[in-house]
Amino acid sequence: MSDTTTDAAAGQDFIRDIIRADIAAGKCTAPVTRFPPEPNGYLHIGHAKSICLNFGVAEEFGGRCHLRFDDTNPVKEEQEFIDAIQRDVRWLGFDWGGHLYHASDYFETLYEWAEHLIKAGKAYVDDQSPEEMRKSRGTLTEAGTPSPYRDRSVEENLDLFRRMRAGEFPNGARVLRAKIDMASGNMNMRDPTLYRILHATHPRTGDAWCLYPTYDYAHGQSDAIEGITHSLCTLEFEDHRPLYEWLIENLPVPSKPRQYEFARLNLSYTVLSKRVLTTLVRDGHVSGWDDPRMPTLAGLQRRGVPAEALKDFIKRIGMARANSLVDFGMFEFSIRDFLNKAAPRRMAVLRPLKVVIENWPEGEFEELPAVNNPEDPEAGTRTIRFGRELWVEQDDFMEEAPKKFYRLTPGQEVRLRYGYFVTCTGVVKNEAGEVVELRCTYDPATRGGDSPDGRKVRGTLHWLCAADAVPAEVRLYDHLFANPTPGSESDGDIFADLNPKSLEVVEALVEPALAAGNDPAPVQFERLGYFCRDRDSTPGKPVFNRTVGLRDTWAKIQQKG
RNA sequence: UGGGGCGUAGCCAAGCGGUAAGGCAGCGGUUUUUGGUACCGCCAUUCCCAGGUUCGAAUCCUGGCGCCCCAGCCA
Repeated sequence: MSDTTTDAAAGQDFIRDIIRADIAAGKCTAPVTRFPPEPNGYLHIGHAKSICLNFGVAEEFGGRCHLRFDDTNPVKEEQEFIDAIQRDVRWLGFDWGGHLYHASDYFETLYEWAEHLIKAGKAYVDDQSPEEMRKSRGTLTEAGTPSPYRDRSVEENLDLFRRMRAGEFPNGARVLRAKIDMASGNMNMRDPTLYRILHATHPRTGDAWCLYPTYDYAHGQSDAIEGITHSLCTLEFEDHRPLYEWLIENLPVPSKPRQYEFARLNLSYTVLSKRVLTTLVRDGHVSGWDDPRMPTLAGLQRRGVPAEALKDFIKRIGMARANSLVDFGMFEFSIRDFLNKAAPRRMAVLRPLKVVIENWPEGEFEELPAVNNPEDPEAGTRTIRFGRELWVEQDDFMEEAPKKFYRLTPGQEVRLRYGYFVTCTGVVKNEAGEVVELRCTYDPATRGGDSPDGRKVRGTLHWLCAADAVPAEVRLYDHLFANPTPGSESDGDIFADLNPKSLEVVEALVEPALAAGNDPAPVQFERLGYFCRDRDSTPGKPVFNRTVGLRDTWAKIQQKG
């Protein structure tokens, strides 16, 4: 009861505080929440914050969470998005049970309630053009002026509204407005539009309607119909709350939900604007909504980010009302933290350099055991082969090496992981003077990577047996944008900050075990990073995406010195 | 005096009148057959600023300053 440490461990934020208090006060027995995407694009990591909040809170307090499509604008919405959104929410591991809804399910009720408002003298049909309405709305510091149609009779309003529904008028000819206060300091209260004429085919209702409710009118009433107790949205809807409450108070709704706002997610090097994401896809800056560089859930999934890591990240960043910009490194931490325990280790060489072990007999091989995951004993071991010709990483050799360079350099002994200690004895170069091959000798007494005399080597390298190595395409991804706050230094031109090096494709070599299989399971390429098999893989040519690199202190040391 | 909101470390973020949690990043060290992981230590005498109330203020009051959102028939 008074165990405060347990409470703290359960995770606190102001939303959960409110729910806890509401339950204690008997306002509800358990929260009913909803995740209300508009199907006009793919879900992104910002939505993940909302999804985790809404579904998470429902789970924690024994309530439920609905998935509701806010499909009130047929001009922008598509079935493709409706399908993708459901896939993505499921991928995150959440389940809406039978509670899949659409604002369009309520169009008839919403319409009846609009007539209710008209009959109560609280809504009217306005014939002003969009431009006229904009002018008469006033400015942020000046009150608006009432529409000349504001005081139409109930009968005339009803007649007009019914004829709007019947399709008698073209798009934009008239709207239904709530009659509230044209002088309000809150622009949303200056007679907001409730319905507009849109002769458009809706993904679900087809051509049944040519009149569609606006977000403000549809959202809160949908909440009320579904018995939502806590309607959670982002900060920019804060100004809409008085309107949300006005509608709930003036309509015969079956329940009275309350709206609460939290700060949306901002991530460095990342853009979460739907407009920009849509443009990236449309203009071919990326290969699609699921391009591994995209911050979409589909993109992250293809990049190899586990849902668990994403949820861990959301938990770590917290939930508050202050605008913030989260360091992308925090996301990477969650990814590495999960994958370190989950991903089996394999060896892969991204930029191969041939090594010949001069004292190893030609044509002979030896089988050696290699640990699959030092963090997970259950993962067991596998067998790899050692031979006279091997591949190592070009970065692991320097002809003129600095003091702290623990890798291959003439005369220096290193360990080939799970193999032998080898010493570089010579270098072969081409006409251009580039190193194309290393000559080494090995110490037979160091089989498996241990020296019987206890001598230490500072460096341990990954490697591949040339006879076994399989070619693979490896896609090395970096931030899609080169600027931590895209557009901030280019006059708002976000696209000017696109990172030209966001994708580098290398022809690499991998362990033979990775050639087979088509599971997208994560893998760690030792000393390089976490990767996942891409769906572009073919039987003869696996393709891997780099999810995230390993923490690289050597790179840090190099940068400093 | 248009309305609304927010300011706690480089970045997130607890804190709710009793003497600044935690995480990320960073720095130093131990272990290590991944320059990975793990582990240990360091990292805010001060909470946007200035006054005030109080025995006591990041928390309450007053006045400033800064940042964000709002003038779609988008959501």
